[in-house]
Amino acid sequence: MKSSPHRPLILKRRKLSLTPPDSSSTQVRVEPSRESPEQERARSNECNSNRPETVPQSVLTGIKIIDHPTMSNTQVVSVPASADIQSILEALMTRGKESGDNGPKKFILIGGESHNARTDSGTFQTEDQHIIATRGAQKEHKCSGQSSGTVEESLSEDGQEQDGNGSRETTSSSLNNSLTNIQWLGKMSSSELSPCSMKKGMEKENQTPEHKTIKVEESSAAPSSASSGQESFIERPPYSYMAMIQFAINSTEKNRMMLKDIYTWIENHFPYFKHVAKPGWKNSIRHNLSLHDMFVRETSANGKISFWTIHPEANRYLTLDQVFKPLDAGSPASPELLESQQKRHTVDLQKNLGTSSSCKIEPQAARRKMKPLLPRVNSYLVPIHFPVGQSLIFPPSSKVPIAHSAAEIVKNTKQVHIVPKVPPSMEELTPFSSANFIKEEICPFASDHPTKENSLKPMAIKEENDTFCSQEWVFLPAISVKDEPTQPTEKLNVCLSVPPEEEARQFTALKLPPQNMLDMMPIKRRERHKINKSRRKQHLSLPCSEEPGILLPSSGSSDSFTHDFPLGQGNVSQLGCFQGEDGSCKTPIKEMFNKQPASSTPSKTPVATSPFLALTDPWRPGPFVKESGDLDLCPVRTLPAPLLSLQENADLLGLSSTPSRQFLCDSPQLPLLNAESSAMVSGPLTSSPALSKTSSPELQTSVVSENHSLLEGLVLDTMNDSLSKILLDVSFPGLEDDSLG
Amino acid sequence: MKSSPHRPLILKRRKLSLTPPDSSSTQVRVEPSRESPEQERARSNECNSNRPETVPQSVLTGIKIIDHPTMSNTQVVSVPASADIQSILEALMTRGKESGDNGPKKFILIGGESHNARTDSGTFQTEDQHIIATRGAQKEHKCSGQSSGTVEESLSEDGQEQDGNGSRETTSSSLNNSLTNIQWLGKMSSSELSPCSMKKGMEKENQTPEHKTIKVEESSAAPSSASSGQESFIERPPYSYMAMIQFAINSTEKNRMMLKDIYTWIENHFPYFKHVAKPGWKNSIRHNLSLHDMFVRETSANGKISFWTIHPEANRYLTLDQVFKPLDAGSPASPELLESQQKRHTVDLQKNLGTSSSCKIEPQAARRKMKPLLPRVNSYLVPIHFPVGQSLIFPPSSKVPIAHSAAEIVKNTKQVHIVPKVPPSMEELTPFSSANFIKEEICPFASDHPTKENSLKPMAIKEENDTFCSQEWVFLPAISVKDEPTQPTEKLNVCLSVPPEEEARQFTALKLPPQNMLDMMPIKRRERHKINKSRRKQHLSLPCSEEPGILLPSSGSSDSFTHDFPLGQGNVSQLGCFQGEDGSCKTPIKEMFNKQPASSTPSKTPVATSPFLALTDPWRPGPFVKESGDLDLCPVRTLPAPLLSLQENADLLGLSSTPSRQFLCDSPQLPLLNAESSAMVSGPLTSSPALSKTSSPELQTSVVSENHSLLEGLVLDTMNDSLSKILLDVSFPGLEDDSLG
DNA sequence: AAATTGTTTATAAACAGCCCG
DNA sequence: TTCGGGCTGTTTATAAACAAT
Repeated sequence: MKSSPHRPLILKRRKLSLTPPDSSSTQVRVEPSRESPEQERARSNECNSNRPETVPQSVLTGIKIIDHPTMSNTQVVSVPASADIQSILEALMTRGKESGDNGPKKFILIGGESHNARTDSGTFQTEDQHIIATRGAQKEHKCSGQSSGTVEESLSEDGQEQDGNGSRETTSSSLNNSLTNIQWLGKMSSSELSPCSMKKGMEKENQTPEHKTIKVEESSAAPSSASSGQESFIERPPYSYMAMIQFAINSTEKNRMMLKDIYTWIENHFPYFKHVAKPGWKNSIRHNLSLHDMFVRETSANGKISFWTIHPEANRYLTLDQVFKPLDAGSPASPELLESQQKRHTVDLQKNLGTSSSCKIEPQAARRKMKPLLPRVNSYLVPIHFPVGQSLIFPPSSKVPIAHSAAEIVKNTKQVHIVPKVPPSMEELTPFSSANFIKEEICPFASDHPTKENSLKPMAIKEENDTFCSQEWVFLPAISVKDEPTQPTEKLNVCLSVPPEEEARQFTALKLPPQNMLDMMPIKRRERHKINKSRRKQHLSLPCSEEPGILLPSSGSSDSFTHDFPLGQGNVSQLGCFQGEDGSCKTPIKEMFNKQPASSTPSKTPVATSPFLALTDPWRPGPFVKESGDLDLCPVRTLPAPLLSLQENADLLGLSSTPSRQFLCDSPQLPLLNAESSAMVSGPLTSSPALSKTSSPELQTSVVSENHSLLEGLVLDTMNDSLSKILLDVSFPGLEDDSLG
Repeated sequence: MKSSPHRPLILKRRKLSLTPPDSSSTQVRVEPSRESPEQERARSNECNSNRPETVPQSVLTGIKIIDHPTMSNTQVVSVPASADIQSILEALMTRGKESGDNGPKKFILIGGESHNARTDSGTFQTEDQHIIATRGAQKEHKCSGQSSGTVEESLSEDGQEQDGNGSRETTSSSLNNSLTNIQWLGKMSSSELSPCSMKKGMEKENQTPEHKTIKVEESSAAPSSASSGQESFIERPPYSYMAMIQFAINSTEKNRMMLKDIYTWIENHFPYFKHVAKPGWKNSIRHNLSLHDMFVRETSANGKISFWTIHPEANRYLTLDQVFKPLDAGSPASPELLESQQKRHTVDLQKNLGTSSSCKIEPQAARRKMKPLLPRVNSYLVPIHFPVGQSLIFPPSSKVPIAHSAAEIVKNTKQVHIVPKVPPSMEELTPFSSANFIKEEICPFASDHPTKENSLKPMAIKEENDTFCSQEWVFLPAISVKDEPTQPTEKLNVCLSVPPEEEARQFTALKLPPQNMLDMMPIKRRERHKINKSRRKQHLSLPCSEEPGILLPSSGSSDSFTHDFPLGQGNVSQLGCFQGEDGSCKTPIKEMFNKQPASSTPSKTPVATSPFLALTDPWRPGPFVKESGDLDLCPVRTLPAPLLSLQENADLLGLSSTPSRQFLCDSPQLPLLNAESSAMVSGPLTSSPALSKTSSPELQTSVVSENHSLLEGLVLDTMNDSLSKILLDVSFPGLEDDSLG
């Protein structure tokens, strides 16, 4: 049963039960009746990693029963609101007969979840109830000493969303504590003989609550009617921790959240974590917060409270509702269906071009079902809409941190503000090109829909890379930079306006190996065919040739200088590492390591001021192209308060429209670049002179204001860390112009 | 038995048996005689995570017997060369009596390892032999069908070091394949009933080779005399994967290595991985290579071969022999002892100041025992010595990639070239200050020495932070920048020359939150006391104050501009994230997120050219201070071939000696900086004019040449990823001056 | 003293891409 | 030649140790 090398993109590693419920395997383990707790736990652990993914049983009544992922003899029962007690009992008894005497002894009943998809803020009202019931006595079950059954009935309505009230952050912790109590119910478990000389009391967070005494009456409590959530929410959501954290943080007004509130938000929106998941999931949340650079910890002024935020330049403002399917897509989404939907949406979105306010309406109108899309798709391209007519300048009176101002503004306007990743295939770089909207690539694998794996053959996957999956989202004209398909190597492929037929170029962030770059001149163009199809970034340095003779002494740039000014001279524009097509991009740092010394670039205005910015901040949102460089003449911005969106716009504009041409195409003079590489230099890039003033802040201000009116599709992949690894090289237009002029 | 929150720094998470052998626990598990393979494996897994660390039994004869970490009923016997068969058999039988009938059935005998610590290149000749013996028949052991015993005797002498022959990289793979065969011996295991419906054949790399049929005769083979390696090499080495990979890569001439060779190198130098570790360790190696930004993959010119390299600016050139204790440190090093040693070495090193060639001699003279130091100490400060009198200019004829040229040069000179981390407490920033040498902080916990845990009380640990542990290494005057203790917040603490009494400052890389930085003006200086003692980086953004009123419109710098020139204007010198004192620093990207806009810095010459470099490359080696800015007048460098060391030197010089003064102290004008922050601006920093030319390569060259004669201690922490997270802000001297002038 | 929060390492696993037999 | 398997590389998940508060 070895997995084919070309299996569809799934989350097998998380033991997700993403396979459609068509599977006939009832998944009732034939466990030996006599089993010691130790063995049980050991087996449980092993099952976690070895047994085929637990397949949910879709009963006709809508009742779903799945094995608890960690607790043996336990099943989790999802009861839709429409089900009555009779049907529930029948389902349970049917299952009991199936499993026989060795069947599960405990059931966790979870009522339907209501998601009154209210606004675009991406918050759902979770009102699930849960009942934990134990069937019969714990016959011959060793660790069953404490049958102090109590109906665990913590309704989640007390868990108000922090979405609308960012100021409540500090107080919400106490508020939501009750929601997490279930996680710790099992603490009073009797001490049992640990299998292998446990050294400690093992009350650790990660310990599987094997003895969680959440056993209650025999399914006595009827599922309190929630709302019409017939989706399976007892299954693990198909989102990575990183995605869920983003959902949580972006659901707040200030785009910041305390750890405790992240826990609560996830528990409220994904009951799986409240009822089913091992408590170790919180450890994983913290791990993700620490591991991923996109999550930045901020501290309150008094230093007492720390919030987790998303680096604004990495934030695509993904919210939960934005990744749920619209209601019309009620049928299990096959790849083809999704594709067609995407196409339709593409057309729909077109009409919204240039309209800033109408955008938010559409997502709201599309009442979504609680059917999440699979994460970790090739590209989570969600277009971001910046209000076109609205000036991005905001009064400094805003109390919110500047870093989040852009996001908040977008949120306030009720717009879908998911920053799109780089579009896989953009035909035109000019803004408002109708066909060029960035779509969120929807993964066709609904967790509980019988999308067959056969539809996910390698070819289909390849197809996905090229097609954009558009949702109900309203898109503004998103201008995105295309990765250069003509690049001989993964390096230096930093070009805009690539022929759309080229799909899935290997677009790794431009790599400038500090010193060894010079020894890779004979880059193999023959590799390109492979690179094109590669979804894997494979952050390669330039091929290291043994002959250093190509050290380019003619460039004349000293090592240190080139090292100091990798972009300033070379102006290598690392537009970003495109996760969507190439697959994984590591952190931009890694990419930056491979940067070529700027010495290779000959062009003018070595006062590389803005390009450094891109390198400085690897989170610079994905590549996007300004229209044609004419936006530089925008009204000067007067407010000194920096805004994220403004900056981004300015930077992005500078990247495409300004002298960044040399910057965009890194080191065309490098021996690596051959005829093919030169092709990428085409496109809208203009070598317009930049501002020569580098020191005066006034100039800086003016530069910023110039580009604010632009609305561009920010291309980023924040759904996984790869997207967070986007390194965008933006040349600041103003500076170069001045120097050139 | 809960672990105290202040336990010494150990690698418990790796189940390392680092506790001294004094422990009386023989660690013989009283296993039920009847145990199915499934249970056995499950138990084995559990033991891995739950049972107290396996304690090696130090027999008087030097024979060490430890439980195999993964295989039950198996023990690994380390036999020193001095032991004879008689003593070995006695030891084994003694153990057999201790454990009784349920004792281990299989033994893996590993002979002594000879480490003829030859040169400074950090390569040891591993000549271990290993014998896997099975004691008696596999009574009632289920998975024992295949007793096709064959003495596994792959001597490792065929595994030549690739150290000296970098050109053999492409061919070494076939050469060393035999060394890894043991990893796969168990493949022909009979199919057994897998406990939990294993979905696949489970021939995966990570599968525990439970049925490894490496059982042989009953300890028939005597340990072939290797050399005098009496250290325990059957225990897991106390190095993290990241460290071992660095050892491996740095052991080569070109500082690059193929994955396969990394495997082999580690197997040859750490027999644990060849004989004891589960095959999943290779997965971990790959994981580390991918995860850590410091490892950069390069591809050969033909694209066929890919090498893994260490980002030159993150490379401290750690080699295995450099982290082994000198022979004189044979006794278990208590913190106090180490401290005294360090002090002594400090004095010793002083006499070597200014001598470039003598440096390499000393490390070699210090013949080290195979007693590794614990990794993951607070700071792995290893001084780097750059030849003082030697010009760093090298002819372009070098065939090695430029990126590695510096490292190779250092290696060729036989110098200890471990880039030091930032010194925890540097009294003076002036070069050649005798007391300021950077020492490698040696972890007092020798793996097999009975260093008691009691000696590692929290206080002792705190002590370690302040004191440098110097080894036998020869140091050149390492000038390092001190983190600013006076910084009110973790942000902007980028200062040099800090009073030495200040220890363990929270020194996170300067954080410039792109936009939200402005809303944190009232940075709480009251937090500083906490920060000082914090070893935890806790990459905090500036505290988010609700009042944006402190947006500093007076600075006049526009957002975009500041964003583009975070360092250029603000010149916030992110000297580096000091792992040594602060503890963990995340990747510089994370730090960069929090960077403050350069607008805050008022000072001159906003033409931030070189400072961007620092931001561009987060790997810029740690902060170091040039003497007093007088080195700028060094002879101009003529060779265009860039050298890593040269660049680093130039950058570092620029940082400390040039106009980077403002750069070093990030944004003194920011409201955040109060009186305390101003204090940090003192020190040897000089705002000497730098080169004004920014564009012409000739100028660049000259700039580089100016600083090459400097020899500075590069401060980096590459021992763990934290060190790889160092973000050094270097302002390039030349550019600013021009604009200012 | 304990819980919370945060960082880091280790390990397993899924999966993609490539190479090679 | 294609297909399958192995190797390489990336990413996510999970557990754990540990630090700091």
